[in-house]
This record gives sequence, C-alpha cells and structure tokens, in this order.
Amino acid sequence: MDQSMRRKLAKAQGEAASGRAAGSTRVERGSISAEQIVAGALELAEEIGIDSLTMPKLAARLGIGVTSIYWYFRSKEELIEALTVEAARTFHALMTPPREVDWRTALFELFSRLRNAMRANPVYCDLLFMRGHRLSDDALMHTWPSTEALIAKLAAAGFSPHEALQNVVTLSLYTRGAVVLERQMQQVGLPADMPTPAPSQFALLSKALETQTMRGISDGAYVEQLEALLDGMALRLKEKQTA
Amino acid sequence: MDQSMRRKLAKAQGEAASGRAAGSTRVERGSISAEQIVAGALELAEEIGIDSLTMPKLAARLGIGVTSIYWYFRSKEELIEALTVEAARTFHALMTPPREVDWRTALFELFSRLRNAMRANPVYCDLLFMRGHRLSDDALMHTWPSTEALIAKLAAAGFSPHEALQNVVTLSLYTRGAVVLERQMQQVGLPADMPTPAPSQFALLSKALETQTMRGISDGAYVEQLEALLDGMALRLKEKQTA
DNA sequence: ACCTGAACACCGTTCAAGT
DNA sequence: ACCTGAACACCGTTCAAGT
Repeated sequence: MDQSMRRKLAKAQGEAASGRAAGSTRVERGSISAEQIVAGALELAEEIGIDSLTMPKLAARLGIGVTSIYWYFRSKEELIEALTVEAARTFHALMTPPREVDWRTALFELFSRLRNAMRANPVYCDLLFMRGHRLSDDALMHTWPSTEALIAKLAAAGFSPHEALQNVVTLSLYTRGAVVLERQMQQVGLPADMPTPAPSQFALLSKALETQTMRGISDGAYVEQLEALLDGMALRLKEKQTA
Repeated sequence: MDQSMRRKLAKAQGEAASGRAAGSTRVERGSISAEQIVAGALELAEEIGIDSLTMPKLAARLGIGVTSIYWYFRSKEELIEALTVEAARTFHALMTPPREVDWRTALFELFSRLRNAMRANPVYCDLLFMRGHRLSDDALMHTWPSTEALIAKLAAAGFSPHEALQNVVTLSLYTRGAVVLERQMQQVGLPADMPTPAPSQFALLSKALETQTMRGISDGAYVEQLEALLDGMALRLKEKQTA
C-alpha cells in the first residue's frame, strides 16, 4: 500500500458506509488499480469477515465510488476469484518441502505449517476451503516442482509414486478437514479444545472424552493424529519391504 | 407434504417470484406450520441450491406471504439453523454401526455410507460441512449410543478408548475433507475424477497422475485411501499387541 | 393467534454521462 | 481510458394492521 492509498483510507475513515467519500472530490485518474482493490478487499475481509464484504463497503474503504470497482472486475464473483488466486499464491509458497530431513519429518512439518497458516488467516481459509473455487491449470502448474520434490523424497524411502501421492492426498484431506472443522467452531464461537460433556452411562465414550473432544480438534489432538497417520504409513512401507 | 400443501404448491407454480400468490386469496389460519416451511425450504434448496434460497422465493413456493415466515422463524438465519438440525438428524440415523462384522468392516461401511449419503444430498452437505453450525448438546446426545457401540467394537479388538475415538475422528476428518473437496469441484463444474494433465518434465508426478488426480478424489481413490488408513490402524494395533 | 402488504435499509449491477 | 451518480431489481426485516 503506497502513500496516496493511505491518505485515501484515512479520509474514508469516519465516512458513511454508503459508497462514496464525503468530500465527493473525484479521485484522479490512474489512482486505482486492480491490485489495490484486491489488497483493500483482503484487508477489509480480515476485519469484518468475507461474508460481510460488500461492494459499497469496499468502495468506502478505498475512498472511491462503488461503480469504479466494476471497471476492474466485471462482478463481485470475479473479484472474489481474484482474492482466491491471491490466497492460493500465498499458501503455495509455504508448501515447499523442507530439505535435509527424512520423509516423515518433511510431511509432518509441511502439513503442520499448512494448518498453522490456515489458522492464522481465516479469510484465506474461507476463500480456499469453505467455498467452491476452480484451481486453474496455471495455479496448479506452480505447485508441480515442490510436489515432485516431495514425491521424490518419498520414493527414495521406498514408496511408489502412486503410494507417495496417495499419502500426500490423505494428509491433505485430513488437515483440510481439521482446519475446516475448527473454522466452523470458531465462526460459531466455540474454542476447538472445548471439552465435550461426558455422558456417564457410556463408559468407554466417557473414558475417551477425558482426553479428547467430539466438537472439534485441539492442537495436541491434531498433532497426535498426524503422527498416528505417519506411523501407519511407515508401517505399511516396512511391511511391503519385508514381504 | 399433505393434500392442501400440494394444492398451494400447484397454485404457486406459474406465479411471479415476488413473494405472494397471484389470486391474493388469504391463506386460512393454521394452514402453515414450521415443519412445512422447513420441508419446503429443503425441497426448494435441492432445486436451486442453498445459496439461491431467499425468503421471497420460499414464500412463493409455499403460496404464502413473505412475512408469514417470520411468525415461525425470527430470521433467515434461524430458518437455516432449523434446516441444519433436520439434516443432522437424517445423517445421524445412518451412523448406526453394522453388527456382526469386525471393527474394520464396520468402519469401512460406516464411512462409505456417510460419504455416499453426503454425495447424494448436496444440500445437506452444504448445511453440515460448508458452513459453521453449532452442534447442540441435544443433537450430540443422540449420537452417544451408536458412538459407544462403535468404540466398544474397537475396544474389543484391542484398541484403548482413546485410540478408538482417535481413529474414528481421523476417518471422519478424512471423509469430510473428501466430501467437501468433491462438492467444491461439483459447484465449479468439474467431475471429481477428472484427470490432471501430466507435466512431462516431472517424471514421478506424471507417473502418479496416471492413476490419480490432484483436483479432487474419485470414487476408487476414496475407497483405496480408506483401506490404506484402516491398514495403518490395523498395523499399529498389531505392533502394540506384540510389543 | 395467525397471516398480511407497505415500507425501509441495503445490496449487486447497468448505463449514460462526466473528465 | 478511467471514474462517477442515478436508477433498477432484488433481498432481509420491521411494523402496523387485518382476520
């Protein structure tokens, strides 16, 4: 965000949310860009939530007229798509597998990192996981080198390419599920590690709920289950190799 | 849906979507109920999608005035919550673990069943997985008996209650992730088993993509991965028992 | 008690018109 | 080329008023 942008934001502060700056001074030409609109939208979404983001509010925040946005994006849908692409790019940068560690550690770190990033950026989580979005061939292409490197690491340990990708997908879906569930609980105002009240007449369930919850998944539980999944993968690998 | 309901629906057919029946004959008292509104909303959502469901459209479908809905539900939010409770009830009924089979088969069948049900009812999927919703203590309570039975089956095989619940949660999250991903692809118009174009310069990835996809998860892939997860659980159990 | 239309604030989008 | 307000169709919700 540059200087002139900041000025506009400051000016827009106390103004009515009804779409336009108060002074009604027309903004000079070339002072808006698609990038600024995207940046402003992501900022505003962080504050008020992606579902509350509207075109008038965004325009007010940027200090421009509502309809000006439509010169850069044909529709709100198209704007949201641009936000999603931006979110995808940010996250993809995190998915470079760590070098100099074994496959197990690499997978553990990779998905922990992904989960932490998602938890730190609820808006990105909403954009990428909570709504449909087309993963363009172009965006997908950028993930190939790091995915190839990851599969290579697993292949070196003895997994076939098929098994390697399968394991990666499994961990992806598990992490995805955990992140989305936590996000849902958060949207509704419940902490992820809130204990589930124990139903005393169900002995085994009560016992299990002493250390776990059914309403979400805590930090410790995610890690423990991730380790369990990796254990399973390691064991299947060992069994295949000794067979 | 009873006879008088059908009549109203028929009447509402060709009418403007602007909220009220054309004849403007006032509906007699006691002819609307919360249950009918919920049923009509679910029906309409199935046709046009949950995101396109609006109060005026629902009213037109039911042949009543828009504002009448507000006598039964304080807000659209409250109505959606009622739809969610209904969806939860339907799905819970599916989660009774099969008897007379071993733990592995039971888990396999249970989650396959859950997945198939979700795939057959996109609206329920949207309500339960794609948006935040509070799982009320009341709703949760109804799941206790079947969960206890499931944990008992796993415990009989040698798992601790903690391990048993952990495995169930893992499979839940995995299935959840798979269902949500497929739903997203569907919303965007892509089949789940669409092959990802193979990037020839990445040898291992290309090899893996001959039998898999990165854009979703096919029927066969879901089952194969589910089996792999169960394999891992079985192996960890065996190792624990021989140690 | 139950159902209703008029009215309001807000939203996404189009369009003709400014610079 | 870029930015704008007026205008429109639609939405969720309130409220005073019917029966």
